[in-house]
Amino acid sequence: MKTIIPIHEVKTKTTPNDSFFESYEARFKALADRKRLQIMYELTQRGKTCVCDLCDIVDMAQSKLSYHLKILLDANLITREVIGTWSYYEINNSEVNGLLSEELCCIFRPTRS
Amino acid sequence: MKTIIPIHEVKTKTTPNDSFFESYEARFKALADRKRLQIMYELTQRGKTCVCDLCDIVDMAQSKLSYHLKILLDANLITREVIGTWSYYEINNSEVNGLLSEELCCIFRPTRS
DNA sequence: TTATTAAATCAAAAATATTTGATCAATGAA
DNA sequence: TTCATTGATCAAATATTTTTGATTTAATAA
Repeated sequence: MKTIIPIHEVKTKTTPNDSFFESYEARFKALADRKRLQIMYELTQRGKTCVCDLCDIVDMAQSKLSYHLKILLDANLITREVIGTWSYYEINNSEVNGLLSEELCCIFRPTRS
Repeated sequence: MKTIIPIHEVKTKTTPNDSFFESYEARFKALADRKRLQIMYELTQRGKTCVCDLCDIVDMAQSKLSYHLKILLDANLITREVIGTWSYYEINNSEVNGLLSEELCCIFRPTRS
């Protein structure tokens, strides 16, 4: 699986090359799904949340939720913390704020900290 | 006693429904392609540009470019002006600024006007 | 008129992404 | 130990997107 370069390191000094656009493509692809946007929304509202709770909240089969969480995680839009058998996911504030407008604040991105 | 939610708070106090997420899905889908991001970048840099010029600039076959422009147009991220047989495309400033962060200014979104 | 150019659209093929159900690995409890 | 629970991963089936080359439409020039 491809590693996503953190958003603040990706900024261009010269004409962007293909890997520059590729890097943003990965982030926007992760956002380009209504189910993943709903996950982003719930994590924005609730803060750090356990997968088992999220399963009920977004009404999704476990393997399907896991698939979508992985896409958001690989895009660096959320982070994961494992405690015992539980996994907790949380919005990656700096990444999301660096990508989305202030108008989207409280919907998909948290308030600026 | 029922509490009336002030209109400017309705957006965040009400749980978004599927069509809300669907609407953002469409925008992010349009951005979720490196070729379309390159088109956005070039339009941001150059301003209103003719399809025939864009074809050379992004080095893309005409029908392919037309396909990608339609996706951006349908997502309301760019606008079109037809003059004779030429089509000129331009960034839709307000839409893009309402969606993307200020950090992306000058890359995919124009400076705030 | 005919020829040329710009650009949208179409249909088929190819490439990607998503869903589904099953399985697996790890943790903790009985 | 055995059992139950959490959640990641796998492979196959579906579904969706993208690419390609051909065709079409419209405008203009010869």
